Amino acid sequence: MKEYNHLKIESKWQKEWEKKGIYHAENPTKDGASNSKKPKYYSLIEFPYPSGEGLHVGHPRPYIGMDIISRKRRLQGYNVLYPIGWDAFGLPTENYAIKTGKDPRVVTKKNTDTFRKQIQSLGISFDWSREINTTDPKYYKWTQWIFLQFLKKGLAYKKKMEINWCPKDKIGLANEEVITRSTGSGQAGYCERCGTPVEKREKEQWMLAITKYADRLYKDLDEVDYLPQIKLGQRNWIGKSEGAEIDFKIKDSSEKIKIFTTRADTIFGAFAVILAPEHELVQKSKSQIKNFSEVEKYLNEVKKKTDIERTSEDKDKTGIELKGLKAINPVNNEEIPIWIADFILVQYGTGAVFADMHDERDFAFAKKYKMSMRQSVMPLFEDKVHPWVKDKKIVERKAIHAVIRKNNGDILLLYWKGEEWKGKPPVTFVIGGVENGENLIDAAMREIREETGFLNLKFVEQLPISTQSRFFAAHKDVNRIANVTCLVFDLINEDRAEVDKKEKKLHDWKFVSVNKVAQDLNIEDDKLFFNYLNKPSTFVGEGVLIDSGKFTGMPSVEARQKIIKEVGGKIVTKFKLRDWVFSRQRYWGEPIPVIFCNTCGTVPVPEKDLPVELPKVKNYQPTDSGESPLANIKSFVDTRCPLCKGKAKRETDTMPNWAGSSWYYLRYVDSKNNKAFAGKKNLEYWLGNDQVVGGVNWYNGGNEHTTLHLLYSRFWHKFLYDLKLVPTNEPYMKRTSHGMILGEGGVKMSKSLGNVINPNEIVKTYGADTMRVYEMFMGPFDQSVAWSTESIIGARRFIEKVWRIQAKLVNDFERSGRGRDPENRGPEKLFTSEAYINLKRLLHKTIKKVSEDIEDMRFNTAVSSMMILATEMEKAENVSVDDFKMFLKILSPFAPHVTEELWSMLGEKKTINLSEWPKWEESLIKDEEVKIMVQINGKVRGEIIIHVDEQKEDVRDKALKDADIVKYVEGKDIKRIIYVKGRLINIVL
RNA sequence: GGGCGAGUGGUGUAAUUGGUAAACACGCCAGUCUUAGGAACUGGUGGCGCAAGCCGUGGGAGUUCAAGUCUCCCCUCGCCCACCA
Repeated sequence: MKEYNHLKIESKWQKEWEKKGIYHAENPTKDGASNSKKPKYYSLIEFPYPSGEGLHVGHPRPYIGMDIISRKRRLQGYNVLYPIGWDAFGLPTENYAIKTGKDPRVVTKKNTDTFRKQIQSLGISFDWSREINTTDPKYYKWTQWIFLQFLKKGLAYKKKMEINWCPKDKIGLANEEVITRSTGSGQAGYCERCGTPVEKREKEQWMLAITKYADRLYKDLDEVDYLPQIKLGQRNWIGKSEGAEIDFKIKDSSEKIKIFTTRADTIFGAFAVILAPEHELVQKSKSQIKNFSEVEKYLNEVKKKTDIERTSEDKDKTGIELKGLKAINPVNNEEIPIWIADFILVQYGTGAVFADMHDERDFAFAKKYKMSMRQSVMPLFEDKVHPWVKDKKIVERKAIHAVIRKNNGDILLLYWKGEEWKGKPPVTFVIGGVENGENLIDAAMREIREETGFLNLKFVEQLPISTQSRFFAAHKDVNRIANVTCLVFDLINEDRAEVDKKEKKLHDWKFVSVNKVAQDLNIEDDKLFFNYLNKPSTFVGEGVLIDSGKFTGMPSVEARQKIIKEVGGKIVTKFKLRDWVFSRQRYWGEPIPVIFCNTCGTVPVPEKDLPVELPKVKNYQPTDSGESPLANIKSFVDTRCPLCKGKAKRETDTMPNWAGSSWYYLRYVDSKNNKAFAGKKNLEYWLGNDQVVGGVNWYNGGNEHTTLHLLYSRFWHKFLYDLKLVPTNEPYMKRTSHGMILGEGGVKMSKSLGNVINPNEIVKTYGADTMRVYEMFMGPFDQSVAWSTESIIGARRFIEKVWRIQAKLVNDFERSGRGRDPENRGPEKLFTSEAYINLKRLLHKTIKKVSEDIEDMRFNTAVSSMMILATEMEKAENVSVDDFKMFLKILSPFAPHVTEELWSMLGEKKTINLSEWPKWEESLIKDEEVKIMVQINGKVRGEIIIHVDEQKEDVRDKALKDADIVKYVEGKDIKRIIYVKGRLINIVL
């Protein structure tokens, strides 16, 4: 037997495959039909950003994963497109250029060459003939072209925007270049490179109106097969919320305030209208605002803060009342104050809200400025026990206090103050003594202090955890509910006589456990009930209205509709999603193809003049005024207006890095086309004709790209679909994510930490096949795993084991029809032997498992099952060639080189990569005899072998006869027997 | 603060979805082979116990004949989002 030499084998087959082009996807013929009559399959990975750090072992994991899918599809008879390219515009290269003065083109060329070489050594079945690069003018010509289509349709527009500005570097910063640090008063942003605090600056920016597509981007998620968490991420980002716009009149003024709310049912509790500081009303009503000078001071303070400061979590909400202005609540004509506050965002909704105590932010704000609040909604409590209580219950205020008293150390009693009910439980009762902003516990504590003189009262949650646990252990019955609100009296240092006196006073009150209150009221959800009692102010769920005039008692959902109607509000849908800032004052990006002419205005560059090539510059630093370095290149800026031929200037902003990656999957289908971004026939073939879904069959990428990149490319795709330039509504049918590979020890792999593992090192010592198998085996594909060079040897041993099996091979007599094996281990013997049959069974089980696991990306368990098979084959005296070949086929997507070598050594002339995926035989998978567990009272006491189809009674008899079992059962009654078919039998004594 | 996910041997992890916990692999121990070392192969390897056996999936309760898996409470970690009315 030849020795396994991965170096020779791998480079040999990589050359051979490239020479024969077996991974080249076939485009359709001119009439649009498939060349090969095979169905198409388009599998996609996120194309890499070729950084100067080079490839590390984390990069290839997703490529290998999709490679396995793609290779399996080829064996299943698909015409597979599995392409790769470079997302090469990017900040690191640009910053490197600023620092060193090196041309990013040169750097990028070098980096992509390195990456390509590294990736090619792994034997991934990419179609390299379609390689693309976003920085190639032939590519970005079409990125610019698509931008012009946006411009034509009015979806690209210019707007003054605030950007992050580093005053030292004189450069606009992308959000990812701003680092946030905590300061005394919240958080602030700093320049990533020089640490200077970031300032705000207004700049005219190109915008793309993605909000026009918000609704469709949201709705169409129903149609695609993305992992649930990915859909959720998309939905959260788009942030759809249905609500109403309601006008509040202003007293003694013709002005109105339009507010947005999703909870119109809480309007009876409105105690103020709060505006964003930028709200137009502030300036419009200048003359009526009595404290305008103070207001102005406040506005200036707000203006100074950056967005980060303004929205940081630990920051106090601030605001100021607009004195002299009153808003009129349209539902009851109440006059309420108007405030401005920095936590109201001008860009969301209408930039104005009414405040109610059920909103946590409003509540906190009102508490801080000591505004008076009123409750308007409360939860409903269901009474299912008492037939006379038909409706859900409204619990009003009368008096429920929860108190815990000490008794030999701790006592536990929950206090209910109020009249005891007799017979029927009261349907309503009222919580008393709860003042503005005070919760039930505070109120109870205060009252008890006042009445009894107990000063050392504690809320159970204020005790150390260990004490709490002991406490609840001693009072198991109340544990479940009482742990939220128990009060503890600390009597340790008190005079005994004094305590007795106080306790007597306390006993004059009525003590009832809260469980009992809930129980007596038949309140089902006693936890909700209790939480509500505890903190009525911040109850935010759907409930029923209270103190709301004719709406009192109405469920909030119903009331919401009616109130909106009553006050003439308009039902609207709002989105969090904001338009996409589509320009940067930076060098390394696609120039935005627009010309400014003094007579004609903003003029798009004619399509025939595309691409607008990125000119060479000497200095990559933006200008002192913050324009892109292109602004210094006279030959670029100065041009002629395409319309009037007069003197004009070019736009010097460039596109953001997301631009090129928003449509790259379209270019792959026709990467050399110079008449269109891709030909129609190819698009229809590769994306499919199904307008509803269609698109790339399977797209796998990183978690970090499942919101923005995915959303942006869906947006572009839908736009192109509307222009009838792509055949499908959605770009990707199916999307999954992979987990990262971390450095040894579980930290991120990075050059600065010095824990980067270069895949080439691994390929050199262990081979690409070993590395591929290991990366798939190391853990679940969608989870992060720490790299371990120590463990990789296991994958190598597996490959070597497979290699050694060739020494065991014999022809399968029945299938080959050839004569006797000369070496007296005759084929008949092999064919009939039990070992042979068992091995064949195992093979078919493995085929099934691997086939199914690949579809779910459970590569780790697929590898594990093949390891078991390899071990069994190696142990066997003989292995049938045909069986071994089947094994090679299912292993080939994981380890393409070694399987190809073994395949050809067995005399096969055609590549294993285009053979066919084996099918498992159902009859060989079903076991006839199975081992089942015998349990006594749920504990395993023995095992027996039965025939699968045996009846419960027979299995029982067999089990009871078993020697291990007899001793347990003897002299005892059998109460019950549970038989789980083919698994276990449980005898309950 | 919100959302999502996770916690299982010394390590990476598996568990047919409520049915033998730890498959597979790394490591470790012993053996075979070898001049030696390594590689490879074979066997062993959750804890306590001489043993029968008992305990064991972050902690605590519960449902069940049966819980890693379901329910409730608590703790810890990771990711994403972050004042979205």
